[in-house]
Amino acid sequence: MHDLPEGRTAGRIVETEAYVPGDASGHAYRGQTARNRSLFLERGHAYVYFTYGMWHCLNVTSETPGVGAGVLLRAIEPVEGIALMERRRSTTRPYDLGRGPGRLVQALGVGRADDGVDLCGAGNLWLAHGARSAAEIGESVRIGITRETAAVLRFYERGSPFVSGPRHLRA
DNA sequence: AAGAAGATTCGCT
DNA sequence: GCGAATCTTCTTA
Repeated sequence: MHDLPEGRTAGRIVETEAYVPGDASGHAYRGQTARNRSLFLERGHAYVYFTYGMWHCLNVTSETPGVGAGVLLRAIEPVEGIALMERRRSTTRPYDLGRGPGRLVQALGVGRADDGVDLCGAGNLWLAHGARSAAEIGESVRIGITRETAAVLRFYERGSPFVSGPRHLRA
């Protein structure tokens, strides 16, 4: 969830990808830099990075300090503040609001200002416990990477229209 | 010091 | 389907 003066936005996470230690496709693979330093924080912190000159992506760190690993949030199902998300994303189609890592971040209004914050603490941006999905959790290879493509490290809610990727990766 | 590729998305053809 | 937008880091000269 994300609280801002303009309102609260919240979504249910329906798709993630893991980037584990020693993963050649991970940003932490070549060591710590100014850009990825927050990826090396204690688990539960936000790592926000800018990619392709256009979009931000949001990760949650998943290891002890200094390791450098995390989980990329790839898609959310909008739950609260939908009107605000529609304004930020310039679309009213529900499945276009949070389907994709760049879209999700824009819908929630997350930016580089949120890089490194504690998602389990008392900030504007945090992870909340919600109702557990009744749907099955699917597994697949990760999307959009060119190294370590065989690793099955993507997890998603089966059959959800809010999950990104081609149809056979949503079933 | 300069060029290329990357955990992406959008608009036009 | 292809190219644009344009940041960070790695590779090569």
